[in-house]
Amino acid sequence: MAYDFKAIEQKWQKYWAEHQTFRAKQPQDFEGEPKPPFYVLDMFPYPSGAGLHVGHPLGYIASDIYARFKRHKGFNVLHPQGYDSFGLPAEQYAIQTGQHPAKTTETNIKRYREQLDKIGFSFDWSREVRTSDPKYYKWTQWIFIQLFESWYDAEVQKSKAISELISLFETEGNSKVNAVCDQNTPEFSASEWSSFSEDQKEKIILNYRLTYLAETEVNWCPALGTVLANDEIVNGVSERGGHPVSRKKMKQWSMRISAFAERLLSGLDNLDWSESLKETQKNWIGKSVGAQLKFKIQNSKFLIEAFTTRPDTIYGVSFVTLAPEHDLVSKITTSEQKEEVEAYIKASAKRSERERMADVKSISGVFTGAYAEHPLTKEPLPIWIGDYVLAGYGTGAVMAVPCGDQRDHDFAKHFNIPIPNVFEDVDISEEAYADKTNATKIANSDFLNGLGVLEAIPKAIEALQKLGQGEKKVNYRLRDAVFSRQRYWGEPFPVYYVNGLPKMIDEQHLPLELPEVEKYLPTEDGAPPLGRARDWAWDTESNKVVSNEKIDHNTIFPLELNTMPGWAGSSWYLFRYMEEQNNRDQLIASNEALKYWNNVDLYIGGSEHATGHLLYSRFWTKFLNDRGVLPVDEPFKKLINQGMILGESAFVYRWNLNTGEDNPKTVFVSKSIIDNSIKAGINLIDYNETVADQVYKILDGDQLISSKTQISHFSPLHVDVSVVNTSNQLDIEGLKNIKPEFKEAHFITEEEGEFIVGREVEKMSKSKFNVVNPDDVCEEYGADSLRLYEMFLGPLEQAKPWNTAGLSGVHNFLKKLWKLYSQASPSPSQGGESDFQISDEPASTESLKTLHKTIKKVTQDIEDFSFNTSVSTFMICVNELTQQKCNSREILEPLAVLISPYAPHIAEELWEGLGHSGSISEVLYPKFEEKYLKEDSKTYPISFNGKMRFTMDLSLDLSKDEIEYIVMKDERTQKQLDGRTPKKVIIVPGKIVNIVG
RNA sequence: GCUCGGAUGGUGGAAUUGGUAGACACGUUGGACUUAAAAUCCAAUGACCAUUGCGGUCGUGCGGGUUCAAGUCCCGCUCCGAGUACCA
Repeated sequence: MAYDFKAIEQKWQKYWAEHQTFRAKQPQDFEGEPKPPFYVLDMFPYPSGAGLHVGHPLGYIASDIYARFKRHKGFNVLHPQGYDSFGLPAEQYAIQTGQHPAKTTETNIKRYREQLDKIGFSFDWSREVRTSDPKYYKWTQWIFIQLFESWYDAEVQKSKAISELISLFETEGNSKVNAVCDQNTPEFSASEWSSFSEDQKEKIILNYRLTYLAETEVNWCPALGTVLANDEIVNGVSERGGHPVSRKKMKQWSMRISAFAERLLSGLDNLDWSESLKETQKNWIGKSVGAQLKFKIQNSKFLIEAFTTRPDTIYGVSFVTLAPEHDLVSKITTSEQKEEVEAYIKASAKRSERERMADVKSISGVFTGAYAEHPLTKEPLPIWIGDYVLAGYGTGAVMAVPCGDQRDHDFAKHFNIPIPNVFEDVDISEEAYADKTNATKIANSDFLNGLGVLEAIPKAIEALQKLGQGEKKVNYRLRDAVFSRQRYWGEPFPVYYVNGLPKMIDEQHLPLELPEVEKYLPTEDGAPPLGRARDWAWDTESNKVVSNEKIDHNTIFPLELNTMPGWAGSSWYLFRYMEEQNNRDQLIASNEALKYWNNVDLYIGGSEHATGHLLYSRFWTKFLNDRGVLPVDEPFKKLINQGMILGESAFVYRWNLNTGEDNPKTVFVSKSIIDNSIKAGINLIDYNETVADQVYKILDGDQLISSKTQISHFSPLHVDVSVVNTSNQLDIEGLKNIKPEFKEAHFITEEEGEFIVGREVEKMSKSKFNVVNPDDVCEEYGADSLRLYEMFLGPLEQAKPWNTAGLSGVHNFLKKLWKLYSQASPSPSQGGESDFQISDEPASTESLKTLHKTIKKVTQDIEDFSFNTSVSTFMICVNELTQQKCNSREILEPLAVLISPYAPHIAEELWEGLGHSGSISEVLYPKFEEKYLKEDSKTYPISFNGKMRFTMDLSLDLSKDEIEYIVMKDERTQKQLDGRTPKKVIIVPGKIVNIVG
């Protein structure tokens, strides 16, 4: 019987579902001692309308292999899946079509589930979560409230309840409290505190809460009436509609993640993540040690605060630069400079932050007319504004040291500002000297002269401290995270406003469900879409949502109109999976479950989440740990980033023929004709007779370009890869069917009538028509082939192009594997009982060697996440066993188990064929035995000056001297030496012989 | 710009601690089987030179270096990809 993958895969997918084979057990489900837990998680998908393409399952297949492997190793594996189902695309679609995002999301989820089910994953679907499900976001809202009710005690580096802070204020005021709070928080005593009104107190506390309201810069698009993601801005205008965008301040919820900066940084040391990813997070957090300086402003009460890592170069300061958005700009600009400054601010508001950071070539800035005072020399320092200084970065002010910083140097040179040199024997006329080597001595700096950086920094800080104008400071690049979105399709904030001050809805009334709106657009006056809801007010007496008309600011108050960002739901979902569906009403997850599962043992997902999701979920985990909700303070122990699978786009080339407006013609030319005529330097019509005939027929008397063929004569157009075969030939009729606009187009083909397309590797996306659907692959080759091929394609962590043609290789392998177990005769049709021809005789030593070699390599590979090489290893194994005509149970049973994490359907079928009942998934993994691999000789490469010339089989028992003797005696050695005496003979036993001379 | 990756035959890739570069596949070519095709099986396949055979030279993005020995280590570049704080 042939390998009938369709029947086999359907059969076992049904079996797994019916028997709940992959349902994880809770600790209380075990009669005796629970099995050790192992938690394997994928970054859950956003269910987009486009469905899955072959790139999406890559990580899921890898994690599935690992999860199945761990089951074979005796673990109670938790391998759940769910959906990050709030998000912008569903909302955009809703705006365009008027369909409720919940509805389209539901449809998309259904499709995702169908697609995922076909691939044979061992997911425990009984624990599915959806972030847009009110039962789920009830807890997202709950966490938000906990954050609101917490502050950060910097003394002990821990989040604590706000009530604790209030009692501190009541007893000792805030001067001794070492808490993370807003910069402008005033100092007060206990008695002052008690004299404050409730509103005043509330405002002060807001400065300490871990989530708080603050003015933040956003990308505002007046035409769309909404805030845009950087992603939605292309070349400075909105992607939708091409409207202008400018930055604007807006009151937003923020998360005080910066309080956790140090812990997020030091926590990395204990994580089993790739060094590069840790490095990325380290740089993102951006710890730097330096000094915070205060510059007095002449004729003004204001101070400019600036952070610097180089207080030792304080005497090199020749100006101060503020971000154009800096609060002080409007306050200090002189009337003469006002017009120019305002124009500059307006212009820079149009540039995105990313653009400003990336553009180092164009230097721009304006003098404010005001002067700061050098804290030590008391000399006036001109205050400039420049858009290379970012408002959200540090204090938004830079003490400019042009001799020591290249951007300051460029700025000073451009505006003719003096560049005082504070380095001994360093030429700074052309560029700044930014090296921090202690050997370079400071000069022209009064008491710092002759010191190296290391000595000068503390001395400079000391001097500034005495003046009250500076202190040592640790600065982090990590900024507080903006948490408001002006969108509809997200979690509503459980917040209403009394006198403009935020109040939390009581926990017991959660979830606060998303209201219905007529349109998903912002309101006419620029409020978020929730501003369109008719019932969006909170009745504090009956504790429910009521109509806006009832708002009386007495007992009924307006609700928050923003919603939460995508990362809210994804920051804690891993813990939700730990609890079973029926026990999720009262808690995030039960304490028993949280303690048993702890955190994720293996997390697989894309590296694009390196600084977003992976940092936010660490932050929330640490916070929830501080507040006693979670027993762990890191979410993901081990993390693997899978690389992107790229698509192979196909192009047809349109000949840019100028045949006049009344007779336009669409002509496509086969790629190889174009390439060959360019190469030959000839005109297309001189290519060959077939081509010439086709051209004359199409032109029908029209003029023809008479020059040599050039690539510029053609415009490439994407065509759908589904109408192109693996030999790059286009199905012309197929193309005309899916692209009716090409019905009348002409195609200049090769002699045999074939039309060749061009190929290029690009990101897989609908717009590039290069998407390959896993359903189609499962249909044609089966899920096991798809799984193996995705792994075989290359290293998990690397980006690699998809090429459907290669699938036949792994598919053939599965057929060979099948044959190994099931010989062709006698087939049932010929009267045979079973196809499986298994011998119970002991296996040959050769076969045992093959098997154990495979066990060793594959086990090692799984642990290293090197799945591509394990597929090769299986191929080699099956090739060898076929050669050996092995059909021994002793070999084939363990082989089926070995392969089952990779190709589970065929493995189940083979296991059944071997006479077992039940699933193979819990069968113990075969044990590797070294004794079968013992070698007594080695094929040594014999090289001369590092170049391998021939090989010799030598016993591994030989000593170095014996090897040298045998090798030197060999006539091939003598021939290579050609009479010369070797200078040196290097022998590494078991490895190599190298003769030098 | 900054940060983090990557580059090996016609293609995907292998070479895990510096030790036989190109495993395993795809593709291509030739052969067997077949009326034919498909399927299957066998053989060849880095480039160049030489060839009856033996063989030789070059070769892991580019330029240097360390070493008996470098795809692997060091220094300096080039090109490509990802992230860059409201895509998910």
